[in-house]
Amino acid sequence: MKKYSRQREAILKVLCSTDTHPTANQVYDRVRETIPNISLGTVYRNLAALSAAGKVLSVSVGDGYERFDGNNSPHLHLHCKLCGKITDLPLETDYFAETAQSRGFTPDSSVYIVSGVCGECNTKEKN
Amino acid sequence: MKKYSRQREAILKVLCSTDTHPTANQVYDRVRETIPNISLGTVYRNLAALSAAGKVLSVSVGDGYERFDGNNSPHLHLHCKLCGKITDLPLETDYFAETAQSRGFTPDSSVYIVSGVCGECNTKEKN
DNA sequence: ACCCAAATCAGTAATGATTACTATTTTATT
DNA sequence: AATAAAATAGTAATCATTACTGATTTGGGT
Repeated sequence: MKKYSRQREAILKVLCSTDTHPTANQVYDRVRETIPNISLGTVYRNLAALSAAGKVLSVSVGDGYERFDGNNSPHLHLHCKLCGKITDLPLETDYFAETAQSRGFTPDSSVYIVSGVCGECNTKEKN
Repeated sequence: MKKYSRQREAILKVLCSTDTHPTANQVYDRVRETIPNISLGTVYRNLAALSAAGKVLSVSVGDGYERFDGNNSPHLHLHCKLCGKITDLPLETDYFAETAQSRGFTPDSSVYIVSGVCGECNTKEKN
């Protein structure tokens, strides 16, 4: 993160303009619309850098892919095991991080996931 | 999970008798003390089955390994990015799951992770 | 107890997401 | 414009996890 690159900016832009928690490959596809010959390795490298810099969140719901999230205000992830969708639920404050801090821990990022069945899939199931 | 197997029971026992959030390979090593010729594939298959059955939690802190947790009362994971340790912080109630439920979502498991620097590493850093 | 079908297993091979490598290009500073 | 550090494209390698196969184990019915 010492020098500017339009590749990194494009990647960040993709993540900040969606709430779909894309995988590295999905980010790759989106960025290629702007920079057709960007390399997948570049996407991975920058996702790792952005994540380490705290500009982006890395979320794993256990489906074999790492997912990325440009939303940096505290929120809860609702992960539907049927349709795979991840929806965000904003939180007033990051209470858990505050609790951690009061215990001598220095927090720098939080990931909260509740897995189950979403409302939409719930109604479908009944039929 | 239709038939009993001592391999699965041994795997569950390992997970219920530790709070170190072991990887599949670490579980494999521990179980081999009891069942020396158990196969790594068997460990993976049963971890997936136990996780799907809700008897075990699957936790991913983004270090390239899936980790497993036999603790099934609600708790927060404090993940230290320096030493890699994951410590548990018990929660009175699973408030987020309850919130999700009140929004029409049917929760069945929750994973909460706060990443940062643990108290121990904090004091080491100062020196 | 024995039989049988379904479930599970051990062992090994295959998969595929992610990382590493290298020669080239870009960035920012002087 | 010259330079050095940083980043990139493209490709090869890694390795955690999954899939496959033939043998073994489990549990229900007789």
